[in-house]
Amino acid sequence: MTTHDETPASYRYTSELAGDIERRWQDRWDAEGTFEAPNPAGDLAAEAADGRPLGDKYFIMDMFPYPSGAGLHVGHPLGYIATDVVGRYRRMQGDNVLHALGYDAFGLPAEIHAVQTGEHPRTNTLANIANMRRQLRRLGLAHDPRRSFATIDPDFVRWTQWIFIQIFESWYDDEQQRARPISELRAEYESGARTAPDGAGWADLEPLERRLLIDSRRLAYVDESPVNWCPGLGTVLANEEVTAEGRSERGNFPVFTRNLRQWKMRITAYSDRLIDDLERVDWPESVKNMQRNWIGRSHGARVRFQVEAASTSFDVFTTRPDTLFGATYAVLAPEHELVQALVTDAWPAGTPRSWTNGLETPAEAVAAYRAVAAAKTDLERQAGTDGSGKDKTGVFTGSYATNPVNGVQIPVFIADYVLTGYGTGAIMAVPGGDQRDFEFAEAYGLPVVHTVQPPEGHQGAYAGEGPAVNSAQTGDGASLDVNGLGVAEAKAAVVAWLEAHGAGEGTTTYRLRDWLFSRQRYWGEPFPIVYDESDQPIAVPDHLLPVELPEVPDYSPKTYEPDDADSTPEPPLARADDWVHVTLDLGDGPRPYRRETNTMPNWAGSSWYELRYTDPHNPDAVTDPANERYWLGPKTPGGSGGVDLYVGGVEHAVLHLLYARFWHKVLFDLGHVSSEEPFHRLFNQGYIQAYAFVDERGVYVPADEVEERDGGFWHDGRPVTREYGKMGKSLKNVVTPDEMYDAYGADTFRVYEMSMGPLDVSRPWETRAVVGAQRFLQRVWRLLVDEDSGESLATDDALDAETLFVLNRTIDGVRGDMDNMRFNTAVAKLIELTNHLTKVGVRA
RNA sequence: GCCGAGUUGGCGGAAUGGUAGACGCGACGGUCUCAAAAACCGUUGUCCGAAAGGGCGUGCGGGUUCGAGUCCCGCACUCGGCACCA
Repeated sequence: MTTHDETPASYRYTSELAGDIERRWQDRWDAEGTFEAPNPAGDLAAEAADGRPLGDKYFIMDMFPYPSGAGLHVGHPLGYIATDVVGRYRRMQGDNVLHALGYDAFGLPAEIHAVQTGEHPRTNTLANIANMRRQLRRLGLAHDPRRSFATIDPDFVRWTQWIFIQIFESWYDDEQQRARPISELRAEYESGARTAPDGAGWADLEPLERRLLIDSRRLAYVDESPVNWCPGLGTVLANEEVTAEGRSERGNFPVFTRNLRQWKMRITAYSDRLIDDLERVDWPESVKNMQRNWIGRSHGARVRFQVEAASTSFDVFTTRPDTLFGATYAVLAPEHELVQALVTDAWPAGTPRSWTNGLETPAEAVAAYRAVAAAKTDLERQAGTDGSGKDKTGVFTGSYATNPVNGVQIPVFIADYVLTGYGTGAIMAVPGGDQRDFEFAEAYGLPVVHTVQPPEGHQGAYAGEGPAVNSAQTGDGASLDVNGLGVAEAKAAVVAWLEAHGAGEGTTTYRLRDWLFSRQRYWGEPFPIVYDESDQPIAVPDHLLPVELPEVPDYSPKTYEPDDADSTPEPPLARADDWVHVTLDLGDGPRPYRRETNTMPNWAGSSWYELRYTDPHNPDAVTDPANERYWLGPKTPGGSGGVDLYVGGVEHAVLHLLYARFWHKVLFDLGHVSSEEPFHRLFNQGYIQAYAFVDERGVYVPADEVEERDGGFWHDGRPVTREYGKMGKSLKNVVTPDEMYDAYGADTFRVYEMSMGPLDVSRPWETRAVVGAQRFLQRVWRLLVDEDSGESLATDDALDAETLFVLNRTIDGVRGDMDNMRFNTAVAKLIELTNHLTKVGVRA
């Protein structure tokens, strides 16, 4: 024990004494490797200390942090403390616990810092990691330090790139519902077992055509199609990174839809499995719902509408094929590829004035409408959208299509309330059953036919349940009559009829789009891709990995005025000429190649890092299969497998968690992992928030200088108003763990955070309440240690019956609380036990 | 509009359908001290009452039950997600 003043009570449990105790143990844990978890195979392989086999495993993960320069505030460690408590508890129960913490270290803040200072982002990032390690070490977490890594480590980047190549070199087999190596697809084409979509045989194709055919099937592919272009950030963004308002999640800049050549990942191939396998994991229902919602599966039918005059047809998607008899017009998205073909030379006789927008010909009217629609940003196109209310606009194409069930000629419009990216980009409009169609029909004088009997007195569109009406064919050869059937039966009957008559089929569509995977940034993983003279992508061979970032004079992409929609992406790597142009021997002699100059998005490293914890130094593989099976494999036959407990914030519900599941499933399909899901149990922690205070001028004042009296809040003698929100420098309300270590010690801080309330609920930080946790630990200390002499007071005396009862009740209660992550009530029960012991006295 | 979560003292929060408010903060009273702080002990849902004691109490309105914070129906409000998604 460190020396203390020989004053009375010199062994009181103060912050200084707590700090001495904590540091001494932290040093010992490091020296003895107390929390190192042995692996079944590889460099971390070892038998348990006493020679027994490894035993049951328990793999715990936190959502790893971005190493911010601002360091930690007291909100950050909340989840880390909780997982640490679980890990220590499981370890005491005899489990082999894997718990470590890495760093998600690529990212925009380091790049911005580099642009401002000229310092390489790696330098700054590594310094930030060192600082966070220091802050977290003082917290006393029971981690295996050998398993920590950062996503920017060349060794980690190597495997991120290797996984990218695995995805690039595979395709999705719809029949088998799994990814397979691209070599097997090539073999199927070569053998004739499979032909190109246009029916061409492999032998008929030129070499370049063969490559294009293969490339079009890859799970990672280059595609020119509409993407989210953000001039303010100078980069493109994934759909998941764009807010509902059509702005960038980071920076809140406007986002424009532009056709650009970009890398994508075919996550849509996994839509069904990503939804269905949610049944197999132990996640909060709210997060499962968010993922289901994001993937947006809806069952319905594809229905073909013939346009005889133009000798063509278009498909619509509908979730309500039962209402087909009520389809009184059709609408294509303004961008639909068939629009030009449907535009007639002149308005048909009797075309209402309101359908033409006052223009002389359909061509003029359609061109004008499309021009207006194209000029709108996503934001403007959705403006005023609150579920209803926006006036529907559109224009007639001049063409009529045939309703396949009743032969009625219905007018075909274009209108921007039909979206090009969803379904087939075309709808059959049923004003009797759809509010949007009803509004459009009202505006353009189109007929409304109800096909479901609405309740008495119902006005407008009716989308509810009820018997079908007005839904029978008439005349010779009538073969479809669903009148009287309920919605579900009518749907089935109409779909069956469509399929029998070649006019459509049951189908499913999804809201999910393929994952836009390239970014025009410096501080990310380079793609392990080069282009040859024909400009087609080729994977860099494994032995040349990792492809490392070049030194560049300027770390930022070219950014533009946020509203400059016509600007073009320009990544910083494109300026590194010596790096871009390389000569490689890829098996056919040295040839010139051009490197891909985009980098991967931030989500790449976090999409697979759970695997690396299991075998962090493996030079030959992402992880040894034996280690993966032990730590992540299914615990029961048919189980999903995955991390036993994953704790983090709910903000990653559809970003990180969806991407990580997708990559894990690809690796499963390709035989690299035995688990189908990366994270078996997910727990969302709440946030620690904080009060902030503004004076009359609207300026934030330091929160720790505000006093509360007379029912108000005062700073420097002047009234201030209280706000509630995040902890941050700008709000002058940051409290750091370091302050808590100094004032109370890490254990008091940990007890306080665990006792504040349920882990999954957000709540305000209150520094003045921390003292309660310290008083509790002081009481425990005083029960066991003489504050004057430092002598132990622990005895072997038998407990009285009441104490034994309280003790057993506590053990039982705390055990239940641990299993349910109810740390606040566990602490309360321990305080009750302590209070009981204080009252009866255990001193000899 | 749709989906999900929630609403309990001054505050954070406890309560397998069975004594509402565990535990903690704060507040009030006391011990110690020249004094203060810290620490320790006690009181603390609210109203009436000197007290004993009693009335009222878990967002609002109904219901089930011997018994409802908890279960059911309806409503209001708060937070989160999605949204011209056919």
